[in-house]
Amino acid sequence: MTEKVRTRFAPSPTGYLHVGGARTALYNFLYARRHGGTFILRIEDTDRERSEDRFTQAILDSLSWLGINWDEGPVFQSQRLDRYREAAEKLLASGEAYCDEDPEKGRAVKMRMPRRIIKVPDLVHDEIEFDASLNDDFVIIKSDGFPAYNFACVVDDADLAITHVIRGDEHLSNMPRQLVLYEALGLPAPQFAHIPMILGPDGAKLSKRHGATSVTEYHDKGFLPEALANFVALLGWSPGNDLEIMSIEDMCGLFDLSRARKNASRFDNEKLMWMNGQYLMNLPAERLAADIREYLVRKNVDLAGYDDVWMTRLAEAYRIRIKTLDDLYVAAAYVFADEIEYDPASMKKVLEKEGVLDVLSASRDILAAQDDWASDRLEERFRVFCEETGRALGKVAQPIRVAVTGSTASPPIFETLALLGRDKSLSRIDSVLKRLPTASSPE
RNA sequence: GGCCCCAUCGUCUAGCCCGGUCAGGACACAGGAUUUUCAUUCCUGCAACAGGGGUUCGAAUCCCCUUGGGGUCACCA
Repeated sequence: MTEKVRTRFAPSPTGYLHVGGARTALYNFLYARRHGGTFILRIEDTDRERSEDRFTQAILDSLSWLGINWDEGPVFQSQRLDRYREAAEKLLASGEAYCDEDPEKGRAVKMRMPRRIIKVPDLVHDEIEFDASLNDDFVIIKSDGFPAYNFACVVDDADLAITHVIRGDEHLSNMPRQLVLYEALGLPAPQFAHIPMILGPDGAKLSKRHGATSVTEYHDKGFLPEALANFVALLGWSPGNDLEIMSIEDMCGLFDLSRARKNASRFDNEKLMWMNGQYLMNLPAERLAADIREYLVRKNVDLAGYDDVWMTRLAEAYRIRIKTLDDLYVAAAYVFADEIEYDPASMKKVLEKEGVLDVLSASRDILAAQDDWASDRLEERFRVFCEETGRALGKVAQPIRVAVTGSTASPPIFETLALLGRDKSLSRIDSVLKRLPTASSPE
């Protein structure tokens, strides 16, 4: 018979959700979805010292943000103490576990490790052999009455009827202990799939010194959840063809543990950036506009006076030019600023040039005379101006661009002017005009 | 160090299980085209089977060894 698939993600609330944890959660989620199963969230809060409610909340938030939704739970281990005690009693009674008195730590319950070879079946590694006699007896109930990891994990996975445990390679060495517990408790063991770890760009275990490692940080830096989920999913798995951009829904239909790789992969920020850019380019305009608004508000940008229509235009103007929402925050800062900063190099390259004063003041007059500030009206007018004066559009656009944005790069100039609005555009050109004669006066 | 895992371009990977295509795609990088700037887009290029033994007519693919990388050795999970 084929039992109904049940998977779980079991983080401990001692920190934020790590990108590696996010991938583990995602794989468990995808595997359950793919097989019409159930995905369960369990919080392993048995370390009373380090567990914090705010981390539990942060992990829940990160999972939700990524679109990884759980069907059951969260189940808290701290609320199942009776169950662990009961299971421990059973092992104590059978003699497979015993009480261990430590003068300093107090009384704990330890499990006896048998002296034999233990074969560990694994969906990605096939079968691995461990010599259990190399392991010491291990604690199952700590002296504070809380269960130790391996014990709580086994009892819970059995109670929750988990069928597939998908977790990182770092847990491989726990397998002998866990298998011994399943056997002693008379519980059926689930199937295991140990997936390779995610390393930093330098091949060392991904850690804080590599920069951002938590989902929260990527959120803060303006990455989209779709892109991050898509990216981490591809670290250790691929659908087999050349498909790379996939929504979670797509992956739900494609994910397959038999296609999981065995070797560790490195976290390549460059590719994540590219992928985020791809999502930014293809997001529905309204959704992107909403995301941008949310991001800018989070950055304390005053958005009073900017409606959704305007925000959507901003989104359209910038989506192909940015890799993250933060890029937009930086690139479009001039829009919201009262006083803009002029990049010295841009000033020198464009404004402090022979004849620019004439072009700019002529442009200023044209703009001042324009009532219709729509970008294509502005463009029509300037095309005529260029035609009449025999100038290339670029020669006219660049001085204006630097004058109103402070730099040489921006969306198409007329769209930029339209976004900026008549007042800001004109006053910025005026102020540049005022300081220009001194700057470019003939020596 | 003991035990365990792993090994294709710089990176993510397809191909491996069921040996036989110029070892394919993507990121990055380098050229070029388009373009009012930036970017996008489109071409082109660069670049890998860790090494050594086997097995075989034939090995990236199967086996062994070496080397290299990683994980783990807690009353942390």
